Formats: sequence, structure tokens, C-alpha cells
Amino acid sequence: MGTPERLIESTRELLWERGYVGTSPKAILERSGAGQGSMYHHFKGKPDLALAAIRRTAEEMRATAQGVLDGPGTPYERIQAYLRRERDVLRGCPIGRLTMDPDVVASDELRAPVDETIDWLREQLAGIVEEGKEQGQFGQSLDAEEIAATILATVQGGYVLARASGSPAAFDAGVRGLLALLRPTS
Amino acid sequence: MGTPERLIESTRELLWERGYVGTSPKAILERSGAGQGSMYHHFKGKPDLALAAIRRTAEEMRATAQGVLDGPGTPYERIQAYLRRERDVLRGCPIGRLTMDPDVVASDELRAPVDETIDWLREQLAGIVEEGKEQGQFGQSLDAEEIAATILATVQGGYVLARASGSPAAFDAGVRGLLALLRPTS
DNA sequence: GTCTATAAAGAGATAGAC
DNA sequence: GTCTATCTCTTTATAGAC
Repeated sequence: MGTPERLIESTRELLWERGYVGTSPKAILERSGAGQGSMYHHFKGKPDLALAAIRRTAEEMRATAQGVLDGPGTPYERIQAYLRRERDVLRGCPIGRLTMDPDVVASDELRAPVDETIDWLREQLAGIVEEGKEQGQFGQSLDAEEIAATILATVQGGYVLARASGSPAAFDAGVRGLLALLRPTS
Repeated sequence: MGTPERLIESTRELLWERGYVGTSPKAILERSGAGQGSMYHHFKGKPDLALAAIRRTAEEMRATAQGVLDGPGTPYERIQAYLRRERDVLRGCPIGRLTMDPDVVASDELRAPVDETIDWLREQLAGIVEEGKEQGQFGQSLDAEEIAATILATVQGGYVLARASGSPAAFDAGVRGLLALLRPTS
């Protein structure tokens, strides 16, 4: 792995663990084993490196989600697979957590990949819900876009509950509750 | 308002806006108009002051929520009132956002008020759902604790979606989706 | 109680040698 | 491309005068 790669990977880890505000160039250098000079040679500065890291994480999350959402099964089963997919719950969402970072939200450039990833997820989920409505699995009165937002919010909020209590149990409870509400009666 | 009060209020604002990691004693002093000496006279340091601020915010949130949850109406209506209560959505939740702060989560003392507040909310909501089940407003197959977690997660995650997109719309959509799923058919 | 002085360490970067 | 030196500002205090 080249130096720029190592810098990006270390930055991704630190952004996930400590957020943008809590991540210093020094910490990135220590973790990556790169020197000061290397970092400023390959990247313009902290925001530039963070942007590369966030974009990488966003791409990866999209690929992971796509693998589950495009999988086999009925619409309900695919949503269930998404909600129950293996997650390191207590670490939180590497994309969602960035929305609580004041400097990320203040920068259109840094926020863009976050916004696009979440928006893309919402569209995918809305499409699946729509499919479920057509198949009669979900009630016709449901708004697919709204249900998609509820699903995503349950996941993102589940991380908050889990981290507050220090246990993944609350995340799992929230997911089970949502799945019970979505469960086709037929 | 005395100096300790002003320090706590300024800290509360900054914790909400920038989180614990993103809030410096200097910024608190500037906002409160207090001097260095005053702050270290009344508080042991940043963690001590933050603890006082977090406790205050937690108390206030509890009081606000109680006002809505103990209000009039059927269980469904009270949950609806909680979900739709006026919020400054783009500012996020002053308690929930702290779960994304590494230094808060790492400290049992700082995390405690966060955990207790969210836990208390969950119990209140679970009680209301249970009541709704007894009245036949919600299906007997629903687990009140799980639904309570889903409700709280939808709110907390709604803030994430809203802040990602820079608009409160996604929060509202998630809430409408959840209310549609909870809506009694009778 | 509040003020100013001092300070060690870190944040975030630039400059220039190699 | 990488390294070391340097620099300014901020962070998070402590000490002691008033």
C-alpha cells in the first residue's frame, strides 16, 4: 500500500472513531507511519485528506448496501436483510456520524458525499418499498419515500441509542420494532 | 444571572453546536463573558463544567418531553404529539449528539446523564405503547419496549438525515412514515 | 471571586534541504 | 517524495496578585 493510501486509510479510521473535529493531522501521521512532509506533499491539508477519506468510505458503504439491497427475496426480506446485516453497532455509522460534526456540515464539499450516500440509500429503499406495495406486501396507503426515511432513521438512531447505553441491544430492539410494524399480515 | 450560571449556559450552547471535543474553554469564556480565573474557580476544569451543562440539558429535555407525553389524548395521539413537537431539527438533539462524541462516550460520568435521559424516554414511550395495546389501539403482537426503541431511533436518526441534506424535510418524512405504520386501523 | 501572567503541549501548516 | 526545522495560534490549565 502506497503512502497516500495509508494516509487515507488512517484518516478513515480516525474519522470513524473521533470525527473530523477530533482528528488531528498528527494523529493521522502517527497511525499511518507517514511523515509530515509526505502528507502535505500528497494532500493540500486536513480538509483535502478528509475529503478523500470520506469519499472512499461513502463508496464502500454504497457497495456494501447494494450487495444486500439487490439480494434475493421479497421486498420485506430485503429490507430485513439490510436492517439485520452485520454491523459493528457500537462504532456507529462512519457516514452518519459525520452529520454531527460542525466543520463537516459547515463545508458543502465535505458534506456532499455524506448527503449523496444517504440520499442514494433512501432512493434504493423507497424503490423496494414501492415494489412491495405493487406486490401487495405493503399497504397501498403507505408512502414509499416516507417509509424509506423511517427505515434509514431507525438505523441511524439505533446507533445513538446503542452508544448511549454502551450496548448494541437498543439498536436491535429498534430494528425488531420496525420489522414488526412493517411485517406483511398476509 | 450569576457567573456560574452564565458559564453553564454558554457551555450548553457550545456543546449543542460543536460537541464536547469541538468546544474549548476559551470559546466558553468568550461567549459567557467570564474570565479564565472565574471559570477555574467555580469548576475544576472542562469536564466538570461540561458535566454540569449536560446534566442541566438532560433535566430540561426530560421536563419538555414529560409535558408532551403526559398530555391529553389517546396513546397514539400522545406519541404523535411527541414526534411532531416543535424542534429545531437542523440543530440536532442536544443529548443524542453527545453519543457521537468520543470523549463523552469514553467517560462514564459524562455519558451517564445521556444514557439515563434516553433510557427514561424509552420507558415512558414503552408505557404509552403498552397502554395502547391494552386499549386495543395497537396490535397485541407488538413488543412495547421494541416499539419505544423504534420511535426514539426514528427521532434521533431523523436528525441525522436532516443534517445530511441540510433540510428538515427528511426528519418530517421519517416521522410521517412511522406514524403511518403505527396508525390504528380501527 | 476575579484578574493577569505564565507555560507545556498540541493543532495545522510552511520552508527548504536531501 | 520524504525529512527536519520552524512558526503561529490554540488548548487547557496553574500561580499568584488584587
